[in-house]
Amino acid sequence: MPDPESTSAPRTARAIARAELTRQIKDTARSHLAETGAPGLSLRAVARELGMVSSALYRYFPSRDELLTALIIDAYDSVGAAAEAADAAVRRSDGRGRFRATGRAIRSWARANPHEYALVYGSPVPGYAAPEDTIGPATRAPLVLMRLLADASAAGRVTEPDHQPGLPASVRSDLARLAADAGLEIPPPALARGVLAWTALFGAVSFELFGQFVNVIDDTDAWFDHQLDRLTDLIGLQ
Amino acid sequence: MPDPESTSAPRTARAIARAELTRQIKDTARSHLAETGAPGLSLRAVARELGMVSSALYRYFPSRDELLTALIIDAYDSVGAAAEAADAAVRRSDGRGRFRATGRAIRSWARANPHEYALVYGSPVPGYAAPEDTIGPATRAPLVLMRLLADASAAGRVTEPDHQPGLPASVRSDLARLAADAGLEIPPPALARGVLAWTALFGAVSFELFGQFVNVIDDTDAWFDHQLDRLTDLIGLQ
DNA sequence: AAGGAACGAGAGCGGTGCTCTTGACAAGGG
DNA sequence: CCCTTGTCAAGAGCACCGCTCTCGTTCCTT
Repeated sequence: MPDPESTSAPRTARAIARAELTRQIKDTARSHLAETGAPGLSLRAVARELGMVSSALYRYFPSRDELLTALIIDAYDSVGAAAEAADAAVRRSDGRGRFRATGRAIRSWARANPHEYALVYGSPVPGYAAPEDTIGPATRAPLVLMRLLADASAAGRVTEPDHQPGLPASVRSDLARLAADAGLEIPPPALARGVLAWTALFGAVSFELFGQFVNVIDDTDAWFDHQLDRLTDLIGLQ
Repeated sequence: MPDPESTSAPRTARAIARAELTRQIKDTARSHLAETGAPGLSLRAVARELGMVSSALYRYFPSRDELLTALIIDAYDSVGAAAEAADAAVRRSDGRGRFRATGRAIRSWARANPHEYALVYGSPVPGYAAPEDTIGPATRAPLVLMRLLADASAAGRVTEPDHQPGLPASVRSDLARLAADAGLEIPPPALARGVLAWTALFGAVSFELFGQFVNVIDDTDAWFDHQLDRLTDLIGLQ
């Protein structure tokens, strides 16, 4: 159950103070996250910076994991918003431009917020199971991809490759369900290529951020753009 | 400087005992890693299981980070050996089969050793900088890819796409240096497609292991094989 | 105005990585 | 053969961690 003050406007002074302090705790935790990473996030350090005692934090977040969950949700929302904004800035019929803008936005966001990226797309925190609250925000960025795929295939602007290999039945049904869940019409082969490109996109960002490109690719900007073009080709976006 | 007993055979009983204990510590730490993950790896717990006191461990590893480094090197070696074995089991001229076998081997290794995979390909440990000892083992698996690319292009068994887009100059030189460092001859465009496929491969493994495919792809086996085929096509391997 | 809920402070528990000192013991040279 | 030298495990201790509990206080509701 979400905190009531997020849905209704807080009335009492106490509720206002609570909402404000909750925000301050998250902000401080986020800034600590940017410096020390998720494993090094310390409740005591956050409390210290806020001039309060560590036990007082437990009035606002029942555990360190719950605080992490809040940060995860914020991170998913943040990257989702970045993707949506980049996508919305491109003409709707320009599927190619939309995918490239979205890809670039995701990489930029990740480079600007590496620890938040690692928090949601990196190694899972052991012993921590993401609660259901996170799956909604988590789908926000992928939905951008799926919408542009749906738009492009509705307009007939997705070129199918010449010798199309058959999609395994189980994969086809997985992808059909995925599109149906989102209320979108995307032919499974096109969605398959989209998911592959999406996977490669995040693979590239992870490789870059996690140091696998050191001594391999120096000009990561040029490489990413080049790769993004190849992935757009692979999807068949015009 | 590496410990002397790893290069020369230990003579004295003391040196033998030291080598044995070092091995036991690493083994125990690895098994703890598989249960709690890297952030939860505790020197004290390892010492406890070995029936010794925590401070005694510092005779063998100067810090927790050094122990982690040893585990990282072992993990790189382990995945590299798995890739090499899978590659070697396929006829040398069968570039397509070699890439698929290598990809499957990497995924299998990752699924069997998820925490070790996360250790090397997941979020970096904050405040921990990988020392130079790790770069050698780290290149072992990618070298498998590069060797099969070199073999395939030497045999003229890499089909170039019809409308080849130009490679940015900086990327071209990065890739040329990469091949030259390995002492291999791979045309930059082919290597570019190889690195892209490699990136996508690890992106897929990371997505699967880190939970991004939950509620998206159910039949991950079929999906991975399908994707591996598309990546082999993308490289142009015959 | 009164009762109860929410709050911050503090002490404390068991855990962590790491340092330093101490005493036992083995290795090797005189 | 003895004795110096270096290695070793053990223990105490430091500063930190997440978390729990208690205790007054403050605020809100009835």
